[in-house]
Amino acid sequence: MPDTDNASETPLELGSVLSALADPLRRQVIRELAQAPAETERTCASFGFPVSKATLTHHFRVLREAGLISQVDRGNSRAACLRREEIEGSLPGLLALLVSEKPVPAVE
Amino acid sequence: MPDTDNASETPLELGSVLSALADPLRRQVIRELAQAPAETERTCASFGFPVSKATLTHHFRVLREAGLISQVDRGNSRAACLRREEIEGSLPGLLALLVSEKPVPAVE
DNA sequence: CTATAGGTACGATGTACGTCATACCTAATG
DNA sequence: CATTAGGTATGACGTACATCGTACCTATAG
Repeated sequence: MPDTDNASETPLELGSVLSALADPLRRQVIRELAQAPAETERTCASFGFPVSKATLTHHFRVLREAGLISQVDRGNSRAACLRREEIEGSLPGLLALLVSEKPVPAVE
Repeated sequence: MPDTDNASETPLELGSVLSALADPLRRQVIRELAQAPAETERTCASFGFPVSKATLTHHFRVLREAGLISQVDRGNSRAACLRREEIEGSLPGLLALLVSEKPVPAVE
């Protein structure tokens, strides 16, 4: 497998994490990844958000820089996957909160 | 005791809560209240933040509107206290996260 | 080589947020 | 009543953020 690109090796600072999670779109990304099987990898586009590609890139960058996801370079595309261990390690219970709290009303 | 003023009876929506908690000053308020004995009540000024009174009011309003604190009107002043039950009820583990994660480097 | 698909980079724009100064309100103190 | 302390309301200002369009890059498909 292509070695996991952790991008900015942020040590999961609470402020950045909470800021990143303040946005409903980003929260849904994390929620879907958290609910997915295990080390599920998904492309940015696979979430089907009604925003431009540029906006998508922006949101995923925020998530990556907050240390919540890593993006594996697959040449043609880029797969995002949850950094479960790191998150659970420094912010235990966070993912559970996100998963349980919102089925998302409508991203629209 | 003067009956607790819950202000806006927000049902603790995740988005609002995370947005409120994205600010370090507000996070410290919650952290200090969470670490305090039990139903500790503190005035806004008692936290000694290096910001103007108007700014303080603003931050406490955000916390109140997010449903994280309630402010008891004491006539002369206003005491803020954590809404522990509500928080733990809908967002279990959140307070633990806040308390354990940051001793705050320096509010400056 | 020429598409085409998935992402990124670079402005640009409008809105939200943190901050402040100032003015005002309420209650206790003199 | 005047003063003082703790808060609130309003308006302003600068910055950060979400969003977009457009241009560009890389790899697969033809």
